[in-house]
Amino acid sequence: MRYWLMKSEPSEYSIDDLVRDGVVPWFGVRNYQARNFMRDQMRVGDGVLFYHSSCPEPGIAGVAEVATAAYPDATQFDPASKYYDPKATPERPRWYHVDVRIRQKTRLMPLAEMRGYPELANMRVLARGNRLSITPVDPDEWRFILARLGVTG
DNA sequence: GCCAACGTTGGC
DNA sequence: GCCAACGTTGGC
Repeated sequence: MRYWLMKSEPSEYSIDDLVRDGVVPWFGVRNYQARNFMRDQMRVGDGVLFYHSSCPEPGIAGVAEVATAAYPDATQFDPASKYYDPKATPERPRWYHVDVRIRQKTRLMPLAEMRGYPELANMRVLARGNRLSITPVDPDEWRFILARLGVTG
């Protein structure tokens, strides 16, 4: 069992959208490191911290889980999509993603609060200059955050 | 394979 | 809107 933090811009897709949809295909990732995390390391049932980025109140907004193994991102083949990749073909897909399922919306844990906890000081998402949209979360960090959010089990 | 230029991310 | 940081591209 692994744990992850996945960023989403709430103007594109928010925790409330995930509550409404239940499950969402995490399409549109165009970074090799993030793709490799999904394709090579994620397993069904892995824990996910749903993080709001590029917005007035960045921070953790809910808890979710990996719902499927990785599969090819359909938008890479669609010339009308902003995620279109002319170098990808159905025979040789370049981009993969998993589906993510809601567990629960939580109170927002703002970025500033996260930075205030020594227990989270090593989180990759807090590292200076970090731009990765998907980052691993240590089990201790996961447990600490869920406790601070009042999430049990 | 190097590396400068360019584009993107994302907090502030 | 600014700008630091970093990934990607492409000429050589």
